[in-house]
Amino acid sequence: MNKSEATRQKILETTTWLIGQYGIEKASLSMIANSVGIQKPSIYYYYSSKEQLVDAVFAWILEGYSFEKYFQINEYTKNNFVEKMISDGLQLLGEETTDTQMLVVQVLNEFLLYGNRESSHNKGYRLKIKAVQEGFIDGFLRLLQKGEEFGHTDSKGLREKACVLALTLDNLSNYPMIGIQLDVSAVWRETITSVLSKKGDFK
Amino acid sequence: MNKSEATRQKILETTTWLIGQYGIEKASLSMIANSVGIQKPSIYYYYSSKEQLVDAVFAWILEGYSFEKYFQINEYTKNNFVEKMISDGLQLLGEETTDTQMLVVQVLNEFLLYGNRESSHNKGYRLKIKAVQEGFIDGFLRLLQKGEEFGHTDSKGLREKACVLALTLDNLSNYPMIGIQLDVSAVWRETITSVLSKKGDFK
Amino acid sequence: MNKSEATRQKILETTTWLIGQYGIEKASLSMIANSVGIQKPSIYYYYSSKEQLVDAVFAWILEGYSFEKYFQINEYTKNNFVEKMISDGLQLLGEETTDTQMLVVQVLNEFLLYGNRESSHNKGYRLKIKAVQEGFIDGFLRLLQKGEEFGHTDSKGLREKACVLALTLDNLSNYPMIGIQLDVSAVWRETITSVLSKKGDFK
Amino acid sequence: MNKSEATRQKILETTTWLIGQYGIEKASLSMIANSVGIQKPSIYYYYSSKEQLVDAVFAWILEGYSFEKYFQINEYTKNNFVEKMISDGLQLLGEETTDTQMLVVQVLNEFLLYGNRESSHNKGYRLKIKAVQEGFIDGFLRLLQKGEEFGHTDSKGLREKACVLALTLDNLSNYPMIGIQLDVSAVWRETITSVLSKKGDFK
DNA sequence: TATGAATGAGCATTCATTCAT
DNA sequence: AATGAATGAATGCTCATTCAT
Repeated sequence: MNKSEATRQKILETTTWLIGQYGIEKASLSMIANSVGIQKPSIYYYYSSKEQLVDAVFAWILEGYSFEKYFQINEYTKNNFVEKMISDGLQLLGEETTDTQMLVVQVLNEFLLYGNRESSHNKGYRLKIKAVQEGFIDGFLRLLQKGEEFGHTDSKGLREKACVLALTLDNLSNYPMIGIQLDVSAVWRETITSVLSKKGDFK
Repeated sequence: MNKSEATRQKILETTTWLIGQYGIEKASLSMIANSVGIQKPSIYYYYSSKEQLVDAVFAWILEGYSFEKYFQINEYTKNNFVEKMISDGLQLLGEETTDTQMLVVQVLNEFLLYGNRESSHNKGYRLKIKAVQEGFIDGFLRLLQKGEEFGHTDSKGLREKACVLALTLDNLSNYPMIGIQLDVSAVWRETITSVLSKKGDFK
Repeated sequence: MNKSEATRQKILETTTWLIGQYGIEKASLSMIANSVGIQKPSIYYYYSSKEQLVDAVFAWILEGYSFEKYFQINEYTKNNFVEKMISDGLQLLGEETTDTQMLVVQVLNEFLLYGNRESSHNKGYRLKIKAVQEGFIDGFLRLLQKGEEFGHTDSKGLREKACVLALTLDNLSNYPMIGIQLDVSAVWRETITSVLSKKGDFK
Repeated sequence: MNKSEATRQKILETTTWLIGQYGIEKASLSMIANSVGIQKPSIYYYYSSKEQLVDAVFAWILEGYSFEKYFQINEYTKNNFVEKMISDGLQLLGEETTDTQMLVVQVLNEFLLYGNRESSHNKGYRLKIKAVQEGFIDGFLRLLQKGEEFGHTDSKGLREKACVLALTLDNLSNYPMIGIQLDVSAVWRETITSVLSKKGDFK
């Protein structure tokens, strides 16, 4: 990476960090320039406006955050099914919540709220986050269908079950933000167990 | 309500609405005054600073948002247990998501993020939201313990089950914000059914 | 004094105190009303504007601050002359500097500077303070003329000597404001002694 | 001086002038910017806050205002002693009071009062002015000690005499502010003569 | 005699942005 | 590739003042 690209990347990372700390609107170009160690107008050499810089941060944060990255359906077998669902989820959630994870969660939520606001010119934020979430729901649905084939669950209410899984995963990554200490591993395991339970007769 | 109190209330409601639309920091006193139909300094007659006004909005939003308001444990019997859990939850979630509910959810999340930011002097926001969420977890735990007495679930992993319920309820009210259309009723029913399932053998 | 007059007086005294603490412009009507224990518009019942209130404070502070109040020329005799000059001056200066004296000095200086400013509509402040100071110079001149008759000093440079006395007295009361600790009594005594010295042959 | 430094200096001088005319608090950044011929935010490019700008004005005004600048003790001899004290003092006082001198005196007094106020966060103003004044007292003391060696005065009450000289010099530069026309030269000469007079037998 | 409610003008400060260099 | 200098627009806030009651 040449020097120019390195500066561009440093601006991106610093901005992400500052958005996590101060929010999108309060993370000012002065702050960013200061943290990066350059002068304010220099940012405009790399990003034509704050809006574009913020867009770049969003794209950077979202890139690679997908169901497929954590759950590889074709690796699931009858034998490893339950345990692999648990461990794949825990991989996403992390054994313990790291600062980086907290940052990503905080920033994603910043964008989610920002994208819902009137002032935001880029409603794309919400749509893209929606797409990612729907990706998780669809992914879990496909996974559960496979699980049904394996006999790990019955066929009723599969979509709802997929939703429960996606919602719980989402919320488990959000809870540290509130400061609530959960046994993430236990809750996720319990969720899987509950959801797969064949007695769950949904009408 | 006299005229003065009406103005105070109008400022409060307008601010809530504007925070939902533009965020806490971008909801400026000019905007608020303009929307209310008064001049900017008049706001200071009712609230001594923007911070205090924002605090009042927070208190107003949070007031009455508690487990006990929606789930009356002592009304649960062996016979109505499952259906009452479902219906009490649905009462909180609402048959269909109203604009007001959307507003409350958006604003609560604004406060959650705002309270996490460095610049915010009022970390109390996060703590109070945390308390409410913990109230739901504790409430569901007590409810599940009663459920166990009734034989509706077994005693293992009660706390984790309570967490799943609280998380799901929280996320179900958050999802509309992303724009995902869920069969809220079905998902909540499925969650209850899954969680209560006796086969859930948590180790 | 009836209640109304008492309130009027309390406003006056409070304003004087606050001007001493915060300056004329920063002593706001809010602060004054707050300190007095009334509401802001109530001040207008007693004083038609802030300017008029400030004028009243000025008049109140200046009233009774004159040469004649401290130096009664007709009581001076050949025998008591020097010692009476010293003691009369010390009476004005005070044995030790009291808070009230500090307040008066600070406030007078506030008015002196305020009166010199462009923004001040009332240039009268400076003129009235000037009159008082000239009163002291003239007073000392008459006193020194009497002293010459008594043979305590010679006739040369009497006006200049009067000026030195007036200036020194003024400055001795101002110095505490700077925080310089002086043996006020000794300096004043020395000034009198120096000034009266017959050997001072002024050309 | 390049253009940038010229602007910085122009801001400094304009602010000094406006403080002299309107006081520290009423000399607003709008006024300053307007007078300089720039826009308000541009001031922030040179001074990070109004407080810092005001500090800079204070430092600029005080710089070079010291006893040593006007009285070079080592140049005093037995023969030139009295006349040099007179002429050095007159050099400080100026033959006639110029507008610049008036401005400096007014501004210094603005700072003295400002530094005494509760609201002022920078009590340093008073301390620095105090240091300068004490510098004059100490300087005159050293000078008088030299004068005693030369036989121009006796050893009694030297410190009090030094105070009289410092006070008088200070007040002579302050008097024009009140508008009193004095024969500055004559008064200063008389003060020196009086103070040096050997007959001044201070007990 | 006093005040609750309101306001126009002004304040210091911050911001994203521009542009010549 | 980067920046020094500058700015229009907006922010939260304070002020003296008004006026109906």
